[in-house]
Parts: sequence; structure tokens; C-alpha cells
Amino acid sequence: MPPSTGLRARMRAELTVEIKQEARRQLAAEGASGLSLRAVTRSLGMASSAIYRYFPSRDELLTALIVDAYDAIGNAAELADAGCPLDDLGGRWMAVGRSIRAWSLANPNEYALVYGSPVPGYRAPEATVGPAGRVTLVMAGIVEHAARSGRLDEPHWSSSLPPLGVDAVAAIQTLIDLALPHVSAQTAVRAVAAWTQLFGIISFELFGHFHRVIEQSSPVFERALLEMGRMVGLPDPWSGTVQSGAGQAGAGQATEPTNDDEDWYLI
Amino acid sequence: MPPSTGLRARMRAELTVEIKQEARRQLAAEGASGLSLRAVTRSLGMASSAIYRYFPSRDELLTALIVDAYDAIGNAAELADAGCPLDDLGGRWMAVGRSIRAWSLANPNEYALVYGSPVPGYRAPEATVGPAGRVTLVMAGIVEHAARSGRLDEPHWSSSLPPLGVDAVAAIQTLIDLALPHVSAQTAVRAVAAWTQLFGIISFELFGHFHRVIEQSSPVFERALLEMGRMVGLPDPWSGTVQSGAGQAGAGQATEPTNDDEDWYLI
DNA sequence: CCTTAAGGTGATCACTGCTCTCGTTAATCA
DNA sequence: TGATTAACGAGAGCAGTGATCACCTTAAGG
Repeated sequence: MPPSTGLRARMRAELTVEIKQEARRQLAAEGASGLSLRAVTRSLGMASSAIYRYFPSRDELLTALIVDAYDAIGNAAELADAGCPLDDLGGRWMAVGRSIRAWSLANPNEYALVYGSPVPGYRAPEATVGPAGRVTLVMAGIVEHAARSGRLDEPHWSSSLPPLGVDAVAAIQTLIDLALPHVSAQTAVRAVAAWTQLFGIISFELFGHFHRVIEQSSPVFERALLEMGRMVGLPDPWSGTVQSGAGQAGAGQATEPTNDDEDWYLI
Repeated sequence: MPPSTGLRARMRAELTVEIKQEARRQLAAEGASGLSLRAVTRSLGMASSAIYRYFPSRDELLTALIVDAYDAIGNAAELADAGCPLDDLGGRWMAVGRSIRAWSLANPNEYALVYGSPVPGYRAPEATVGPAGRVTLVMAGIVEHAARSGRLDEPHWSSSLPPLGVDAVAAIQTLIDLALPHVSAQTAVRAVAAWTQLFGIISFELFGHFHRVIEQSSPVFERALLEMGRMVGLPDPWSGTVQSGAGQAGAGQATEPTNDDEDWYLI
């Protein structure tokens, strides 16, 4: 009896995987602009025109790689989060931040593909928006969990900071509805600040903007991540549950962390 | 009498400018990867090979554009800073941050060229490090000036945050020596955090990562910028000197700010 | 069994960055 | 002034690219 999926379908699925694998290899080796469809087909021993049976254009292949990269980084973050006690809010925050940085350092070209400049006229197709949200949801989930359990340190009114303007509240409302329903608008803005800062510092490190400014970025990242957590109102990582895993806050090295799933990928 | 610079040298300088102008036009229209040397020469009515008399390779042309972009954004920041009273520390911080964002929104492709993913094997030549530092120096200058004049709110020891580890202090020392000699290591790290967050939020906005999360980013940016200033210990913009310029903190719109030098460029 | 459509192939097109040779011409020196 | 040199522009050409096309083969399914 033929298998549930016909021979042809299975071959197609396998070849699709192989194409993506080879493309990812080239991406890692030469960067996004160095990805050549012809080189991929050459490595796979097929005619240059055959690849168009599987990906209608170079951009479509890139989109597939982007989705995979989003999923990989989202998976890394989810894994790190799941490896912590649910109530160790500070520890989860640190673990997730470290895992994102670790993945980015291990896969710089894929990081650049998704968090660097978008390709020329490239409009991110809707297929990427779901996987792209996974990392965001992990981070937001920690803050939301803190708020739900009453352990989120919301900024006091006594603070001299003026309350948010109506336009700012309106602008942040989508995010609140989506992922932070129990969090104040002020803290939601701070969560956005922490979110963008996390990727800002990783991008600067990866793209060379620390050149001649910061040579050893791990301890700076560690400290910044710690203060990010405080900024959004999370309890300090050492204050909650007993520390989990191997990461002390001090000379913590983020190199080679728990998740070295270098070759973990979807499909 | 012939001019101090010979005819040939003048022609060369002019053509160099024209090439860069046309290249920048294509860059703005199609992005970095859409920049074609042949298209540039076509627009200039010259042979495709002639451009190599002026720029030895495509990367060299891109480098020239990168340097120009760094200088343009540095110039925008310096102009915004100089437009504020020297002692209005919070106001200067806001003005500089707004000007950087405004320039970035007005020149997205050039922003992506310098703050997006570096091109494949591209190693930033040393010629870019100077211009690249101008923005950084403007921001650091505000913090340093605040420290010198005793108006920088350094984090208290009583804060439950542990002191910086020795490795973190060592990592940040270069920056302190370079631009923040009167600032504590803790605050220097926070300055790095603010620095990376500023470009992180701009990059996210420009590269579409706020899609379906934040639709109107101006007020969020405004608030985040304000809190960044507080984080590094600057006085609030409304607390110091009388407000300068036209920017209230509330519904401040950063569109079309003072510096609309869209076509200001070096050489 | 036989039609249909998916899959693989090689040729081809327009385009790219870049190199080379070959005239031309401005700058420079005797 | 006259000869030399080096900068410059033009054009052909090379190797490579993404993409399309007309073919042929072959698995799938009525």
C-alpha cells in the first residue's frame, strides 16, 4: 500500500527541507545578500530552474527562512522561560533575555535577516507576523503574570512623572489588549522600552556599533537586562524563588547557555 | 590663470559628488541592495566602466554613503543640541532624541544602511568610526555636562541594586574614558542602555516590528525618550530652564521638526 | 489504460559587478 | 615649446545572478 502521503508529496516535502537547509547554510556563511538560488541548486545537484518548482522566487525562499528564524528564536525564548519556576519572575526575565542574546550570537546572519534592515521593497507577508510574535509574547507573559499575581511594581503616582497622555494610552492600547491586559499603560510603555532595548543592544553588539566603545559586552548586557526587568517592575531575580539553573547575576557568562539547539528548525 | 585646483581635479570632485548624489537617490528609492553602479552611470550618461575611476568597488561607494549618512545624522543631533540652552539638560536630551528619530524617518534607507544589518562580508572601515561617533558624543555630552555641573541624579547606594561587578566596570571603562569621565560606571551602563534603546525603538518602528502592536509610535517614543532621560539621571525637561523651542512633552509630534535639511550632505 | 499535472532539464533573457584594452587629453617637466 | 606621463572615458567582454520558457519524463488518479 502507498503511504498516507504519496511518493511525490513526500519527495516534495523532503526536497523543500533540503533546499531550506542548504539555503540556511549559505545564509549563515555569506549573509542574506549572498544567498544564491543557483548555488543552492548546484549544491543539491539539480538544475537551476528546478528550484522554482518549490519556491516561486528568491523572496519567497527568504520569507520561509525568516519564518523559521522567528520560530527558532521564539522557541529558544519559550524553552528558557519554561526552564524556570513559574513564580521566579526575575529569573524568567533574565533567562529569556539571555537565551535571545545567545541565539542571536550563535546565528548572527539569521538574526540580521529578521531584525536587521528589511530587504529592499520587501513587505513582510502576514505569514511572518505569527511566528514573530512568539518572543514578544514570552516577554509580555512574564510581565502579565507578575501583574496578575500582584507582584508587579507599578510606578507610583507620587513619582514626579506626569501621567500618560491620551494619545500615548491610545497608542499602547493594542498591545495591552493583546498581551498585557492586567498592566497599566505606563508599565506597558516601559515594557515596549525594555523590548526594544533588548534587541537594540543585541543589534548594536552584532552589527559592530560597540566597536571601540565596549569590547566585552556580556557584563554590560547582563546589567542592562537586570535593570530592564526592574524598569518594568519585575522583582529582582534573587528576591523571589531560589535561583534556578546555573546563572548567577554577577559574572554570568551568556556564552553556550542551556539551549545550544543550533540546528533546531521547523520543517 | 588656472584655479588653485586644476581643471581635472575640479571635474573629478564634481563628478564624485554627482555620483554620490545619484547613488543616494537610488538608495532612497530602492534600498541598499537596489543600488546598481550601472544604473548610476546610466543616469549620469557615462560608460559603466567609468565609475571605477572614482570608486574602486561597489562597497567603496557604499562606504562613502555610510560616512555621509553618519555625518548627516550626527549633524542633525548636533544642530538640535545646539538649539537648546546649555543648561536645559532634559530639553537637550529630548531635542536630540527627537531629531535623531526625525532624521531616521525622513531617510529610512540611509538609516537602514548604517544601523541595519551590515552588508555580507562588509567590515566597517576605520573611516566610518569617526563620523559614527558624533551622535554618541552628543548624547554622552549631555550626560557628562550634567555630571560636571552636579545635576546628574546618580543612583543611590541605598537602592537594592547590587553594585556593578568588576567585569562590568572594566567593560564600560573605555566609554567612560572616552566620553563620560565624570560619570559613575552604573550611570555609564544606563547611558548605554538609553543609547541602544533609542536606536532600538527607531529600528523597530522603521523595520516594521511594531506592526499590529503599536500603530502610532510617536507618543510611545516621546514617553520612552522621557523615561530614558530619567533613567540616566537627567533632570526632567520641564524642571530646568524654561522650555526651549516648540516641543511640549504631551502631544508632541516629531514629524517635520526644525531640521528639515533633507538634502544636507557632506562633499 | 490513459489522461493530467507535477517535476526536472537546458536554453535563453536581461541584468549585475568588475576587468581589460585602447584611444584621448590634461598636467607636468625638460 | 615640446615631449612624457598619468588620469580619464568608452567599449567589449567575463562570470555570475534571478527568472522564464518550451520541452520531456513520470507519478497520480479517474
